[in-house]
Amino acid sequence: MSPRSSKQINDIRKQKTELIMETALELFAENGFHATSMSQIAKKAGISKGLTYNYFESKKEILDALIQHGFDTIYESIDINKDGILTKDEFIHFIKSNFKVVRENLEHWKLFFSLMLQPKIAESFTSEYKMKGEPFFRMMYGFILSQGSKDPEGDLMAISAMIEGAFLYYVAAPDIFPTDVLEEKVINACFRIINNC
Amino acid sequence: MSPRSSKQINDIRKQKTELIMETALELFAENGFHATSMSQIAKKAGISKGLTYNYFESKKEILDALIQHGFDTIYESIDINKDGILTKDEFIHFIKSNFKVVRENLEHWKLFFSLMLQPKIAESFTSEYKMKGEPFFRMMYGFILSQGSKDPEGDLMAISAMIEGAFLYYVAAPDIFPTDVLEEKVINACFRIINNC
Amino acid sequence: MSPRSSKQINDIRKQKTELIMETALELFAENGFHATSMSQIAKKAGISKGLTYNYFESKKEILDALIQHGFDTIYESIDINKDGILTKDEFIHFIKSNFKVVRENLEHWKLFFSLMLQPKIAESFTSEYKMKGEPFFRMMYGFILSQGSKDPEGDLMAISAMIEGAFLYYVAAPDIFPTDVLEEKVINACFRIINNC
Amino acid sequence: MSPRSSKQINDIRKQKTELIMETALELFAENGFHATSMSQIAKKAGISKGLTYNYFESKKEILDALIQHGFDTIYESIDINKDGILTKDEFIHFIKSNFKVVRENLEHWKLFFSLMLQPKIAESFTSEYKMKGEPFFRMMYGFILSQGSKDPEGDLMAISAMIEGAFLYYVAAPDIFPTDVLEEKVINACFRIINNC
DNA sequence: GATGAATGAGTATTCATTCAT
DNA sequence: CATGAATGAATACTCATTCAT
Repeated sequence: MSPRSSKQINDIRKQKTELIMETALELFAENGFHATSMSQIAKKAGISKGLTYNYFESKKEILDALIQHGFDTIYESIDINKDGILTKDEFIHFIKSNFKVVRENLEHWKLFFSLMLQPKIAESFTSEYKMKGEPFFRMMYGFILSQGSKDPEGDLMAISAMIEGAFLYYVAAPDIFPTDVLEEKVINACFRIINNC
Repeated sequence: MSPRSSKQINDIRKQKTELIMETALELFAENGFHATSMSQIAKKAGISKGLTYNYFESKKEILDALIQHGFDTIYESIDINKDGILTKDEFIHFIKSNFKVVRENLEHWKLFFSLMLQPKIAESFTSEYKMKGEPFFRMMYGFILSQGSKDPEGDLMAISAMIEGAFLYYVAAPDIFPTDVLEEKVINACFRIINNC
Repeated sequence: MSPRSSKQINDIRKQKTELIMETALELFAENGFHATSMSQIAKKAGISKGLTYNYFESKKEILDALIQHGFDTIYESIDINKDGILTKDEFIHFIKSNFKVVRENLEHWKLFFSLMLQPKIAESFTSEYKMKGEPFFRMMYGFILSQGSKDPEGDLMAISAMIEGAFLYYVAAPDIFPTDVLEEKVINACFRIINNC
Repeated sequence: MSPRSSKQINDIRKQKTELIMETALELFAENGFHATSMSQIAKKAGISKGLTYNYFESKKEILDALIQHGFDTIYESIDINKDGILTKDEFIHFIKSNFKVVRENLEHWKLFFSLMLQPKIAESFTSEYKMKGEPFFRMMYGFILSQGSKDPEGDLMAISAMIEGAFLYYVAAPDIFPTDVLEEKVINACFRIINNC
């Protein structure tokens, strides 16, 4: 009767896909993958149960899409300086942008931590997570080296743990330490770790 | 009257209770609370579904028992020096014993991290976790102060994050960094953070 | 938008709701609430177990719906003469219509008697039953009074017991006395009780 | 070790059997056969679950024993005047003793009414109930005849319904009419029904 | 594209019954 | 006689998924 142009259809598809993913992310992050039902997602998104399957083949596929989307927004939004060594200011900016990304994607991070703790949910997640994280380690390692660290591997471990731990505080216990102070202190501590004295 | 002696019965109950809890812990840690069914627990434990309810009133009660047991083994096995300030060696020992406890109770820690990420599963867990963790923060804070730190609050944050992050690596990604090296480097970094230079 | 018209859906829902209620009523009346399983209801209704929960949130809710429906069909189908005293013919008609209602709703009555005997099944039933029965007692009492009874309270008791007893025969032992004769004799006896001689 | 005499054993068996039956009767009457579990019975009786099966082969057998015991206490405690016609006083005494039996065995009656309404629970109950009730009908019929009733069958129906209805009030709604008054009025009404005027 | 009725396998839990002691 | 640990089938209920419209 009133044929929709293929652009209109594409718009609708894109918008609905995003709606479903956003809703699912909120619920997965809040309650976990298994404790979230397709009905809940549909209800919260204000659409019918059936429609969800028009966009995703299964609940698992929503999760997979979220994982991909998470990797995209999280890792690719950070400008990895691919070729060279960071200056001190660049390093600080790098760490800060990491914190910013986490702060702005708390639900994604929460989901990611859950998936790391329960690898069975999404078998491929862990390996991809490690792969995507590689450049970060490399970049930090390069910086640490450039700062004349006597134990670059060791410093990388300590700093990585500290940052990862800070992120965990962000998503799981944000009320223990004020997040902005925590960020500042962590960055500060990085240099004290590197500049062994 | 009773055909089995009361000791026999107590032994059986204790042994079965432990069997169920151990099995449940493995599965909860591996797959999560919601993804673990009572059938799985019973099957893996080699008992009937019905018997499980002879020992625990519900799946949730198994979890609660595991939480309590976890708190007991984890926190009470660490010798908290209640009255005084730690020496440097005592501090090292304290951190090491923490690492040891995590290493020896990986599944409990995995479960605990999961519960922190999805507080709805066990409403009371988060608050109890924070309460039980208080003395640790206090002890570390005391040590940091005693070492003449110029920013004890900040150092506490950085160190706490680093340790928490190291624990997270232990339970979620033990193959990224060798655990014993990680431990050593973290302890080492603590002092570099505190002894600002 | 919606592929099935809203009328179609309403029709389906109404029809299925009635199907489930009718089936449940038969089984509840025949075997009792607790002895009837949701599987039985679904099987006898020719639908899946799951569908039942698309229409009723629980087994108890089916019972509650049946109770309400029972009250509606039973009590509101009897024309209660609200304002005045009944003539003799009106009283006879009133009693007859009561018998008719019972005869035509045997299963509802059977269920109601069961619920009166086991009040725990539906806590609110007993009180509602008494409330709904009040006008009947009042109307009968008014008639008894108008007939010059010397002991209206006593007559009301005797007549009520007789009618209730007749209903019990109807639903629980319909083969002991032929129902139409029983009705006639009971009505007849009412007058002999009232017109003390 | 300490051999019990067979008399002692018999005493114990008798006493335990009665304990189980009494307990079961209370629960069956209160909550119904299906809503009562063997565990509940054992717990309330203060014995182990297993012991119950030492005395009864199944839950159903407890019910059967209760039915038999009920028939014994209820029907055989009433002295049925087998050979002759009752005088008026004897009839009054007969009805009164019936009421007394019901009043003193409310739980049995409650159970019996439930069984009449749900014959599937105990298939043989209904027929036995009718058989045992036969002499009562015959005796009442004889009395009604002897009083010169013009419609003895009809009077029997009305009176039977009234008495049955009174019993129903006793067990299911004892607070609607005061039981002793109800009894008196029912007996009174019997004569007004018989002595048609 | 969108709906929601429908399914069936799965989940936590209960319970009559058995049996070693 | 007595216990209570143990079983397995059954129960109420949930949920991912399908499909006619």
